[in-house]
This record gives sequence, C-alpha cells and structure tokens, in this order.
Amino acid sequence: MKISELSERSGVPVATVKFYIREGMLPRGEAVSATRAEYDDDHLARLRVIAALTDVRGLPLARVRDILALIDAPAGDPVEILGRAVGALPPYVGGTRDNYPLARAAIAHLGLTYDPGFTAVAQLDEALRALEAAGLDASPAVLRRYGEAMRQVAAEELAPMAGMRLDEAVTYAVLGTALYEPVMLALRRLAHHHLLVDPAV
Amino acid sequence: MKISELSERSGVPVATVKFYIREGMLPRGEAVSATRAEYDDDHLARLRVIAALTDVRGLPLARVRDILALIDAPAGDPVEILGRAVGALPPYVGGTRDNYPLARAAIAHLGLTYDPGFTAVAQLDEALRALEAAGLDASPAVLRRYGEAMRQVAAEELAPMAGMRLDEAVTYAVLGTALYEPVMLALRRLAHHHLLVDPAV
DNA sequence: CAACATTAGATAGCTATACTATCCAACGCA
DNA sequence: TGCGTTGGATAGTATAGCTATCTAATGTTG
Repeated sequence: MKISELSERSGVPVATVKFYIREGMLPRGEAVSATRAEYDDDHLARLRVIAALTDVRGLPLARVRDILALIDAPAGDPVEILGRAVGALPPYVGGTRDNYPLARAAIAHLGLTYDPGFTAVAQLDEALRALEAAGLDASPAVLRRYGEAMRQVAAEELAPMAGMRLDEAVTYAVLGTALYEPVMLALRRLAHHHLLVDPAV
Repeated sequence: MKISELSERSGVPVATVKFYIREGMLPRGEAVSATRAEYDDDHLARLRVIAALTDVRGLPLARVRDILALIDAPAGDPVEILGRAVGALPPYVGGTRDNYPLARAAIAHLGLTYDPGFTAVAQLDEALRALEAAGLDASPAVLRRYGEAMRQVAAEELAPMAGMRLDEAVTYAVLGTALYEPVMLALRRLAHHHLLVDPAV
C-alpha cells in the first residue's frame, strides 16, 4: 500500500509516519521507484502498536522505541527481557541501587523474590514511598491484599506462554505487561464506581 | 519554616517551589515581612503530594492541579468526585461519547454498572481497543480474570471509607485511586518475575 | 554596624518532546 | 501535458516544566 493509505488505515498522519521512519521506529517501505515505496501489513501492525503504546499507555517515544527493540531482537533469557520491558514502563526510576528497604520488607512479607536488579523492585519502593509521603496506608495487611490478587492474576497470565515459540512469548510478555495494565486499572475504577452506585450487589 | 528549609525538606528546588506557587498549586507562605514568608507542615505535605503525583505517577501538572482541586474543595457527591479523579488519570480520553461498544460488552459480561458518563468506561474501551490493535487476547475469559480480581480488591479498598468524615473519604478516594495503582502494578510485575525465576512455588 | 547572604516576587530564558510544515525533484496518472 | 502525489531532507512550531536573573528589601553575622 502507499503511504497515504497506510496513514488512512492507521489514523496516523503522513507527516508523523515519515517522522517515525526517520526516528527508526518504523522500517522504510520497499522502494519501488524514486517517488514510490510499498508498505505492507507489518507496517500497519507496527504503527498500531506504536499508537497503542503512545496514546493509550501514554509512553514517551524513547520508551516505545525500547519496547519495540525488545520485540524485534529478543536478546537474553525471558527474565532479562521482562526486566527490560518493565524498565520501559512508569514509574521511571533512575539507575538501580542495591538496597530498597520498603520494597524489601514488602517482598519478604509476600514471599516473592527480592532481586534489586529487577526494576520493579525499585518501582515498588518508589510507589510505597509516594504512598507514605501522601499519608496513605501501606501496612502489611494492605500489601497482602494487593499481593494476593496480583499473584493470582500473574499465574493465569503466564499460563498461555507454555505453548508459545520464544518470539511469540516475548511479544506476549512485553506487550502484555504494557497493555493489560490499563485494562486492569479501568476495571478497578469501574468496580469502585459500581460498588458506590449500587452497594447492594 | 523558610522557603529554603521547605525546599530542603521536600527535595524540591526553591525555584520550583516558587513556580508551583505562581501556578496556584501551592499557597503562598504567610508574609512576615517584605522578604520573609513563613511556610508550615501543610505546605510540606502538599509539596510531597505534588511530588508523588508527578514523579511517581508521572501525571502532567495540569492533572495534578485537577486532583488537588478535588481534595481542596470537594464539590458534589462521592461518585461524581471519584469520576473526576479518574478523569485526571491515564489513559486520557477526549470528551465522553454515548457509546462504547467494547467496554459495554465487557461491563455487561462482568455484571458491573455501564455508565457512559463515567470516564473509566471510555478508558476501558480505549484500553481494549489498544489490546486488539496490538493483537492481544481480550476474550471474555481474560476479562473475567481481571474483573474478578479487581472487584475483590475494590471491595476491600472501599471498606475503610465507612468510618471516615467526608473530607477524609475524598482525600482517601482521590489519592488512593492515583497512588495505589503503581503499587499494584509493581506487585504484578514482581509476581511475573517470581513465577519465572522460581516456578516451583 | 557594615558586609554579605537570603528572600519575595516578577520576568525572561531554556531544554526536551513530539510532532508539522515546507521544499524539491522525481514520478504517476488522466 | 499538466496536475497532484511521493520520498526524503530540513526547518519550524507548540507545549510542558522548569531554571535563571533581577530588584529591592531585609536578615544575620562577625
């Protein structure tokens, strides 16, 4: 398809498509002549992933680029790839330190694995710090509530990976980490709303 | 305390504190003389909330302002306030439409309340659209998995509100909606990590 | 009490992000 | 043949979120 068609079908302006190509986030179309290039369904799919990550997830382009790189050339074992995907998502933390006291205590309490090199540890620490700074409850009881729910969800999310090829699994893990989160959060907000509006049920 | 002390204790540069005051996000200190103003613990707490929402939650200042306004002058019933708090969080959706087919189906399936005026409905619709655009599974089975977990979490979160004054409840609901989410997400990521690293448990 | 630092408040400047717009020569199409 | 479209390059724009500078007044310290 032509660039104008790619633009129409994806909803992304031509100028922006060109911009993404310049930035190396989208491969060039296959040059057919000096003024024509051919784009295919892969281009369209890629563009839709970019749109999902920027518009819905609200990620900065630099992070979107990181995520695309993980999908394109999965290097390292799954745990390492997951770690990098997590690092591309908010809350953005600086370089890893070697001690995260709040996260460490929480993780120990929940029986999870404390690995200070895994970005989510720093993210949890940050999140707990923010909670306390704002004067909200971050007691073990509250943590357990979230921990149990998330452990259950996570187990079910990992199940389908069993039957996948490596590249499929990487795409699923990377995009899934980023894109199931908004769904989950929207459902939590809807559950609050539902319970307030219709407490009987 | 002096502005320099406020700055030190909050970790926010003096120039930035002045900027927040200019922007109306932080009240002026009480003027003691032409070159001195006195800041108190409320200023410090407010600054910490701003920092939590911008740094950890990554919200744009305009949204932080919206949230602070809700806490400062809670207008309307709790459901309406919750709705406005949710509207200040990503995914940011434009004005409400009157039909959200994907969200409507999901909500019906989960037995929640479909109210197209509640922002989370539009957010869910967006999130589901993004999921499909990226080629991920958004089947009823997947939705139920998240829906059940979130309904359970939400019920436990609402419980403590029973014994609160209105202003306390509003602060809890508004800040809680924004600040428990990162904790939950970090725990989900940690659960994935844990299951990958140590599948036996 | 002199000298130096600090402050409030105002204004201007800066940096990064994410696009948009313009331009040109080379096509494609009617 | 002429008008619109394209690829590719370059330049410009809009916004957000600070950061720096300036002035006059005021603390503060040796």
